[in-house]
Amino acid sequence: MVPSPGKSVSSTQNGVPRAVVTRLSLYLRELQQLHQRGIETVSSGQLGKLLGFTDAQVRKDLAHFGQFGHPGIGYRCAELIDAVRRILGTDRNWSVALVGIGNLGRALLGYRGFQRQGFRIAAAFDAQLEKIGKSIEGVEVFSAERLEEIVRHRDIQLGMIAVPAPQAQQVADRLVAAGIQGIVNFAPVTISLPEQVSLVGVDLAIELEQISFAVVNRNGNG
Amino acid sequence: MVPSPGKSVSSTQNGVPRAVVTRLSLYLRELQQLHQRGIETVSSGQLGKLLGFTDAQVRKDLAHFGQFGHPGIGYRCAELIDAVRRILGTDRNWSVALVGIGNLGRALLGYRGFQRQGFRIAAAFDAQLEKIGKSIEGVEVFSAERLEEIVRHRDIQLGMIAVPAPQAQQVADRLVAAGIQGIVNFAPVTISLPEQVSLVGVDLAIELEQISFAVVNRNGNG
DNA sequence: ACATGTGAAAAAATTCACAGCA
DNA sequence: TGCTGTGAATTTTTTCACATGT
Repeated sequence: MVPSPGKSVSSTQNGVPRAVVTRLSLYLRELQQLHQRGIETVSSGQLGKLLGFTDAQVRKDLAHFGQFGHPGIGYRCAELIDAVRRILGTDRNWSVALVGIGNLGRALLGYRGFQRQGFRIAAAFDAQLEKIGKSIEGVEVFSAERLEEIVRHRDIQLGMIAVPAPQAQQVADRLVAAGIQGIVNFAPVTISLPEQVSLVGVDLAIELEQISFAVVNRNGNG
Repeated sequence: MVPSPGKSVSSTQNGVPRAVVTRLSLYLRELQQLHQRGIETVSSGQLGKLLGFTDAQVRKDLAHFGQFGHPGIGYRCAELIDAVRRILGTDRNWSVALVGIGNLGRALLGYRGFQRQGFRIAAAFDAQLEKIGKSIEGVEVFSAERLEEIVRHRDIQLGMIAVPAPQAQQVADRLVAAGIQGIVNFAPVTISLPEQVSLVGVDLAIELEQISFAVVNRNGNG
């Protein structure tokens, strides 16, 4: 059982720094946009410029995983998109359980961006009786009591926690007991997981705090 | 005009790495919890253990900003909370504009964690006529056309963007034109800002992608 | 000419380890 | 004894610069 505040920590996976994986997701996002606009190839310099990175950084990041470029040409967008999706694991379809159907939970249920990247919310859970049995955004809402049962039965691999902070650890424990492999925690609290389960934490207030700091300490870059 | 994907980049502010500032927010969150439980002092080792960091890292992070500890004792929670809030700038009250009242926008309007850290959503904006004039969660919803006017008049300093990706850059430009100082962008797209305006990006799909990668490449730590 | 991939160099972040204070 | 603050050592990450391929 190891405390893991989430993305903030630079813990590695397979020798690949977390920061590299985050940039990989950003590359993918840009590439998909370029591809949609009909652009066929892009150089490391162009891709980096879109995101504020150097060309060398783009190449070094990709070099962790193989050779994807064509000297003199750059990267073919469609090709690199496929490669990055394979690396990130978003070439498969993931089933996700959502626990907590408050304001944030409902927003997550309706978020179109998940579907687009291969994530499907396969079941939602809440403790409040009046929500149970309904279907929100096409997703069935179950009693939290049935969490283990449904997660197992539907072969759900990932979890998102959107319950109030005091319940987050308990929910995490139950998701783990149900055999889940990774969790995104939106509750503003640190949770501990056995180290074989992956965790990313998202704290909305912390994002604003980062902006607050940047504004107050604005002397150099912004 | 400089592209800034957000928190993922380790760009510095005042010589302080972004990663340090993120950990500062995590320290604050733990300290507030400890304080609430009536715990008066905490050592760097204890605080670090709660978050999965080393004692040295906690001390080095704080050392960027001054001396806050008491040899032989540790840190007094109340004292360090005050210090960290001053550093982060959350000792003041911030007024925030929210643009985009879809699912996510509504969730942000109802999010209690902002208030708790000194952030108040002072006005909300949407382009859809049927939402305008309403009050949601006690926050007035205005026509997007009035963005500059209201932001200026209410002296709003920060913005949150929760509109669809294609509109995000335009909204950002208008927030900047209205004199805003920092933006949290929830739209899944990279936006460019003049460098004197701070930016943090939050992409919900990317958070799941990070988990996906971690699950697929699980060999070492999780 | 153009752009990748990659060793080598540089810079940055983390950890070590200990002097000094309560 | 317990714990901070901090130089020094180490490790990690980024940048440089160039040989190689198209």
